[in-house]
Amino acid sequence: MGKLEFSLDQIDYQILRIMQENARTNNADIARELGMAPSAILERVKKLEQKQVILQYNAKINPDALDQKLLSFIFIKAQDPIGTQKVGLLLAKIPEVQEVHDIAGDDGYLIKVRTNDAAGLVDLMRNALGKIQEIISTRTTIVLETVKEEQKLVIPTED
Amino acid sequence: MGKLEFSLDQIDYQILRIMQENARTNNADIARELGMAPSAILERVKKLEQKQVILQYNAKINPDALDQKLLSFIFIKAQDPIGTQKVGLLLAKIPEVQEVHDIAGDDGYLIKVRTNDAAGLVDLMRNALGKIQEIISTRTTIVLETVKEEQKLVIPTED
DNA sequence: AATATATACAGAATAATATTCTTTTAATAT
DNA sequence: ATATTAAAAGAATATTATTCTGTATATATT
Repeated sequence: MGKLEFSLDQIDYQILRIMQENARTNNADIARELGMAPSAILERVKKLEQKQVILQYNAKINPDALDQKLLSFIFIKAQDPIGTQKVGLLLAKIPEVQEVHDIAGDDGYLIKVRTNDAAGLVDLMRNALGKIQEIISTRTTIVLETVKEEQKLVIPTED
Repeated sequence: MGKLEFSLDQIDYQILRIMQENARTNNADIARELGMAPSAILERVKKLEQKQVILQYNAKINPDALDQKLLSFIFIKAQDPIGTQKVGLLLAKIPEVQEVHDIAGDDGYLIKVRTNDAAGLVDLMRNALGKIQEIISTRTTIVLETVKEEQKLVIPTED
């Protein structure tokens, strides 16, 4: 068969490690750090992008700077037609919703939402969520303080 | 007093919008897109970094490519000395733990964890979490499928 | 109002990088 | 053995980043 094949070597891992730390590290610097030619690194990076190992490069913006002070997680119980994720896709369309996960157990979703404040959250629930008929109930968890928030993956080492 | 002052204008927002889409967009391209000189854009980007509006640039790596197929959220009930977040800091040190949020309600944390598989999760709970004495109980939610996972913020428009 | 002071930006010059192409080497297949 | 492929070095050129200078505009000071 052959679904998706990655097959990364140690050099790829090192590139990923560097990119994960600072996605704007330039080619020449990566090359220097790994003791290789820039052209070789360029090829590898392009290949990593093509193979969808690197999905995208994003800037992490301070939510406070955009006055988005409230982070919440909401469990959503919904009656999706079996096997579909209609509700999930609708939820994903809401800009304030950063994550939508289909979770095991009581046929539901867990979503992560960022709003200006409590009023913004109420708004979102009333308007955006309110429009989705299939939603049966919700349970909201408010975040008081975030201690860590990264999406860095653990990259294997050679041993 | 004066905590942190941001104060961003429309041009800053546009830069953030571009950077949020692709953090490797180069200076010259941003300048072209906004119809400004590269030197002006460079100044602004540096200022955004200094002011901690842009916190970092990261590459989003495909978890599957690193064989990290299991995503879980774990609610952790813990008895932290009041006002401290000792447990939170200990949790944050675990590499597989991508997020640690101090949540309202039953003095607990919500963490987001990525492991290879169920065995990896069990391992982590037994070893890493097991070592933290203050943890009273945990409740784990397994993600079956992720519909959306971004950290893009909603950037204000001028109207 | 007149004069400083600071800020944002353009434009030009130069340093550094990206990108492309060619060649070599090594690994793998035939 | 002999192709074939993949990875990478190295060189040449196209693009960018970066620094510096000058100018306009706003903001403050007296």
